[in-house]
Order: sequence, then structure tokens, then C-alpha cells
Amino acid sequence: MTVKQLRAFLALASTLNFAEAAAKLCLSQPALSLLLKNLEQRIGGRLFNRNTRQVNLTAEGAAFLATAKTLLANWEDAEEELRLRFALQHGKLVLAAMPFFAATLLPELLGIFRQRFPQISIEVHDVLAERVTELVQQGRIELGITFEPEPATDLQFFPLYQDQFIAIVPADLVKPYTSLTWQQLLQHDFITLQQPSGIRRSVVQALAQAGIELQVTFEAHQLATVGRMVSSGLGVAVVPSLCRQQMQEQGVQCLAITEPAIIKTVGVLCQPRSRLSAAANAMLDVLLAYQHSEC
Amino acid sequence: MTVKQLRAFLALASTLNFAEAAAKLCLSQPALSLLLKNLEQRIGGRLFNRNTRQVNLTAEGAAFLATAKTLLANWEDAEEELRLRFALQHGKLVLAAMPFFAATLLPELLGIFRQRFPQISIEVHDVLAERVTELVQQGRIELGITFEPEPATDLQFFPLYQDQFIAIVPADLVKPYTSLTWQQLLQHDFITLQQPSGIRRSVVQALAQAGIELQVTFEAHQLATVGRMVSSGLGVAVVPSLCRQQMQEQGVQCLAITEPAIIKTVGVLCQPRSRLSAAANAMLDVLLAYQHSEC
DNA sequence: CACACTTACGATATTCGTAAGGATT
DNA sequence: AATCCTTACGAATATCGTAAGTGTG
Repeated sequence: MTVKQLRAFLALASTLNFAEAAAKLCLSQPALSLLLKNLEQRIGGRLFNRNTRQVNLTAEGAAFLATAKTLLANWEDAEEELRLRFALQHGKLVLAAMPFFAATLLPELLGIFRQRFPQISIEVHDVLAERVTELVQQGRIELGITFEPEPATDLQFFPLYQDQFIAIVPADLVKPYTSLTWQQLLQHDFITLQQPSGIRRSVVQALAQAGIELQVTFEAHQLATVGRMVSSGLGVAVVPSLCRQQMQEQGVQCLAITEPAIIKTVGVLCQPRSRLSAAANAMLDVLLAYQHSEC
Repeated sequence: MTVKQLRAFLALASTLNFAEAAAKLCLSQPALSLLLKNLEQRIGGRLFNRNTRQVNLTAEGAAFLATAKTLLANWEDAEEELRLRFALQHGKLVLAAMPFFAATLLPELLGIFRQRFPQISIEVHDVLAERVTELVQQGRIELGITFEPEPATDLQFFPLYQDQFIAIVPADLVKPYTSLTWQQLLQHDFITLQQPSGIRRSVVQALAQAGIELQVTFEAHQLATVGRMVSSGLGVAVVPSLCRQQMQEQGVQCLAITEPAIIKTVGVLCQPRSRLSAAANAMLDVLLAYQHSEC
């Protein structure tokens, strides 16, 4: 039984008229007639009762109709899914990254990838760490750059590097320190990102473990804003070390911070490599290559 | 995407060798090569990574493998089921019959059918004659065994036999009669089935035509009950001759009845043969064959 | 007699197998 | 050099569309 035959059956079942059905199938009406005749011969019985004046499903045809519909639907869905999979290889890669990463290291990495695979277009979702994980789990993106998550699902996590968070303080607050303790830092007003931020959660969790409760004076939605707030002398903040350059450009001072140090692993969350598209695999290679060059 | 292409993909995925896979498919090896090339072109990417020395699934091909297997399995299962249905090796037949018929002749006929077509399951609705007709008209059953209805609709009626109703009387009421007239019969208390019964309606109608009004003393819902009532000496009754054996087993006497004789045609009500399923057609043949053997 | 499905037949397109070509070990 | 996939090309097959045929209302 061929796909074409099944299409013919369904078209005729829906119209009960050879001419109409043939038009739907972009076939001449005799061609449809033959197609159906061959199908009926193959399965050993009539699917339609027909004379020159009317066409009707037989009992067997009616019983087969529902089956046939799902058969063809599954067939076409599978083909389309496969085609989409390859479409990624041909043209498009979708990934997500935490905003601070998307704004710092990612552009450079994308540049390297693009140089090697110029025919592949890339869509970047710069969304909060939690949302990155969600998108990967939902299969809406192939690669997500985020903090190391619980190793729960069947997803894989490839570490990229370990980020030791740094303190940023106003330039006029510079002292002979090369590093600060949290005790010293918290003598100043504290500025953080607003609630769902992965950076903020990391800080709060680490401090809680050290028995320190964080008092927040100012909150903002974007790191750039936090940087400006610090450079304006409103207070101090803590950010991933990856943001050092960006912060320094905004005129703040960066200092290591200890007791406790906050160290978070940043990496790539994705399906097992074998299930990734060729494009995603290539991108993952680029990301992990960066890691090695760093060592 | 054609069925043949999918078969080619699966064959090659299982062997990872063009020559072997081609042999499986009863094709030349270059033909398989072309088949796969066309498939890959159609879906826009490679399913196998191959050089002249080895063949391997791509990530996309591996992901598609499971899908492809179930696709083809479903396809072939559906086709086979349909084929079996036509070959009467599979399927279900739903029929209805008047209770007195369902309880007398029908089991024997079902046995004959089942012997010939053991793979077809049968659902019997033993319901009142009126309801039998309804079910056929509604298309909820394919065959209905009932009294000959008005020749109204587009349904067909195939007569099976003519039933001349008989009187049943208590054993102690036996007289030298071999038959009774209604006048003689109605000197005794009369027992019938309750109102919607087809048997009762037949009797009432026939008597009305002869100008006789029926006085009913006892009513019951099932023929077996009527039989017991008669054998207990409560009165007399009239039943289809088909019930003779069943009645005699209950210890009543059966006598022909005349003036008027009540003769009703019993047969099969159904759609025109061409609209029946193969199974229903076969059953109809069995039913009508019984008729001929009877003559 | 008109409409709608089927059959017939010639043209086109597809598929196939044989033979030659090319790449990898 | 041997093996195995790919490409080339002519032949067989299948499919299609036009036109004629058939049956039903």
C-alpha cells in the first residue's frame, strides 16, 4: 500500500466524488480511478460502493477511514519533523544564555562559530537562568548556557568554567585592599538584581549557607543599571567575575571577595550529544574549545 | 516520502551495508543507493554518514530510526488488518434478532457461521421486533431478523421462512384434536406477551382482521414464562411454530390453529447487499442457505 | 440524455539493473 | 589492490492524461 494510494482513499472519502478528489490531488479523474482500483485489488476488497451516479464508503472502508487518517497524519508529521531537524543543520541554531553571559563572553564565541560555519544563522535568547533551563527541557532550544542545575533530568550539562563572583564598589571607596570579606562589604548599602535573577539567587544561597542574611537596599533589573548605581556611589554589589571588564568600563572598582567566596559553575545544558543537530554539536564544540583554551 | 524509501532506510539502518540491504529489499545495490539519495534529498539532509568503507547513521538518522520503525509497523499492520477483514479472518459482526428467534434457530445458525469463519466475533442483540427494525434503520447493526416489515425504506428484506403460529395448551387439556380453531381456543383463559411484543401484535392484528377481539387474562414478558403459565394450567397461548420444541420441553401441548391461521414471514432486514460488510454478507448467505435446506 | 465513473491507449516519467567510476583502507 | 558506494545510461515498468465507453437516474 503506497502513500499515494492512501492519499487517494482519504481524498475520495472526504469528497465522495472522483472528480473533486482528483482535483484535490492534482490528478486527472481517471488516474484517481486507477489508483483506487489498484489499492482495492491489493487489499482484496472494495473500499467504496460506487456506480456512475454515487460513491459511498463500504463498511470496511468506513472502518478503515479513521485508521487511514492517523496513518497519514503520523507519516507526514514524522517527515516534517525530520525536515525541521535538518533545517537546523542547514540554516538555524537556537540557543539561550543567561544575560550576563550573553552580554560578555557569548558574542566572542558566536563570532568563532560564525567564522567556521557562516551558513548557519543563530538565534539567541538572553533570558534568566531558570528560563534557560526551561527552554532546554521543553526542547524549544538546543543549547542553554546557565549555572549548573540539579542533575535531575535526562539532559546533559557540560561545564565551561567556574565563576568566582567579585565585589564592585565605587571608585572613591577604594582602599588598599586587594580583596574584601563579606563582613567588610556589608557595611555598605547593598545593590542587587531583582528577584528571579540567577545571580541574586546564587549570592543569597551562598550567604545563607555561611549564616549571613543579605540586606538589600537597591534592586534593578539589569546589570548595567546595577553598575551605574554602584559607580554613582549608591552602594556596593556582587557580580560574576565575567562582568569585570564591563563593570570597570562603567567606572567601578572590582575586588575579589572571600568568607565565603561564591563560586558557581557555568556551562552548557542540552540533550545528549547524539540527539543534537549537527549545528548544535558544532556549536557545543566551539563552546567547549573555549574552555580548554582558558586552562 | 514514499513507503519504499522508508523501507530502504530501515533495511540499511539494520544492516549498515548497501549490498545486504539491497538484497533484503530484492533490489540491486545501485537502486538502493538511488532510493536513499532521493529520500535524503527530499528531507533535506543525510540520514547516514557513509564513505566507501563504512556506513553509519547520522544523529538525525538515529533519531528518525525509532519513528520510522513504528511508522512502517503501523502501516503494515493497518494494511494487514484490512486485508484480513476482507478475507473474513478478522472483524466483528453485529446483528439483532427477535427474542424467540434468537432463542431457537439462531444459535444453530451462528454455529454454522462460526465454524466457517472462526475469526469473526459476533454481537447479538435479542430485542423486540420493532427495535430490530430500528437498529437496522439507524445503521447500528448490519443484519436484523424480524417479521416482514412495511416495505417502506431503502432497506431490503430477505424472507427466511413462513411461521404459522401454533396454540399451546396445558397437557391435561389434550383432546382428540390435531388442530384448534380460534373459537375453540378462546373458550379458555388467554395468555400473551406484554404489549410491545411483535408476536402479540401479530396475533392481535390477525384476529382483528377476522373480526375477533382478543381478551387477555395473563401477560408476561418472556416466552418461557408464558410456557410455564400454560403448563401450570392457567390458560392457553399462541406462539410461533419455531418455539414448538422449547414449549414441549416445558410440558405443554402444541396444536395447529386455524380460522384464521396466523402466518407471518420471518426474514433478514438489512441494507442492500452491496453495502454490507463482507462478514455480514457471509452471514446472510448462511441464513439464506438454511432457508433453502428447509425447502 | 446527461452526468459520473471506468476502460483503453499512447505519451511521459520513474525506477531498475548493468556497467563503469571513484574513494578508502 | 580490494572493497564498497556512487554515477551513468539504456531498458523495463509504472503512471498519467486524453479520449472513448458504460451505466444510472
